[in-house]
Amino acid sequence: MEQKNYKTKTKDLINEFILKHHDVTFTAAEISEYLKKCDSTVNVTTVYRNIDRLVEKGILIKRKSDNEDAAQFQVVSEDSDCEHHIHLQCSECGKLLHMECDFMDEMQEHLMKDHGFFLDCRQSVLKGLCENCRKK
Amino acid sequence: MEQKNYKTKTKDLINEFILKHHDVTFTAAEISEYLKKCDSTVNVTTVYRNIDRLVEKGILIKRKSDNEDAAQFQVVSEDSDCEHHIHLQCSECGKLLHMECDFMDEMQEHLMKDHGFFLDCRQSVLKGLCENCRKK
DNA sequence: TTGCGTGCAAAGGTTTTGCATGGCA
DNA sequence: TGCCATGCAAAACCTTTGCACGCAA
Repeated sequence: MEQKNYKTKTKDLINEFILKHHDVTFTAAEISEYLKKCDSTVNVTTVYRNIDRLVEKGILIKRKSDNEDAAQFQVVSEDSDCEHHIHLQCSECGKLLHMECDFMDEMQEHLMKDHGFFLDCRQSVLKGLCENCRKK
Repeated sequence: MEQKNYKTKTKDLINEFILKHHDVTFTAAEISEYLKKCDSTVNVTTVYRNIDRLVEKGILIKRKSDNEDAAQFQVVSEDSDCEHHIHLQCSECGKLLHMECDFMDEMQEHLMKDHGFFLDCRQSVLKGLCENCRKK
């Protein structure tokens, strides 16, 4: 029951944007701006609809951050297995770090054992300061 | 330069609400409903303004969750030292767990050492399923 | 030709702002 | 009386929806 997927200029440009922003989160408005820069006159509605599709396909993760109204989106790169580790995001520069290490397993085990809590990596982000921003 | 703080009926009722909801997150709309039940006719604007004050004072933390439009608020209880541990929130029932344990220190140390990441507990929440909701 | 993709306008929901009024101290 | 708190209306902002039209296959 797969839906057909037409190829359009807008989709191409959005994919282009995504490739360039794999290590930060971004908003629908930021995609819109990028499209404008590319001399595209796409309507915001279209941007949202494309984003929705990408979220459904599991290519993007949608999140809301505390102090901003707009939803933030993150690319889930296939090779880095983003569903099985949490992410660390710098609240200064927005950069995303993948917590891919043995400690991740320890952590999930601890949460389950000591807190009876089953961690959902897709939804979880730890906020703080990355190395660069801390030095400033 | 402290601002004077007048005592009003609305503030009392909101504090009452907060006391009753120290272990879950809630929205501005929920406070409004509560006030209505108490035969108060407070305007939504007032609710927002009171919440803002409480957030500024550090009594509440503001958060946004992914699938809801409205912001969620959480009480920071003074005795449980919420600034020094992260919180676990069940995405089913909204219940909050405080991660107050030795593992918390380990975690912060690991993040700093292996990822150069300085964790900000106020902004960080781990999402998942609590024991009760997992059993369903 | 089929039916997905898009534009446009309008609406929905949450939150903020400005201004005048009300009420605590 | 002085100043904070509130009500009301309007606006801002992000996002969704409906409908008609455009365009890929």
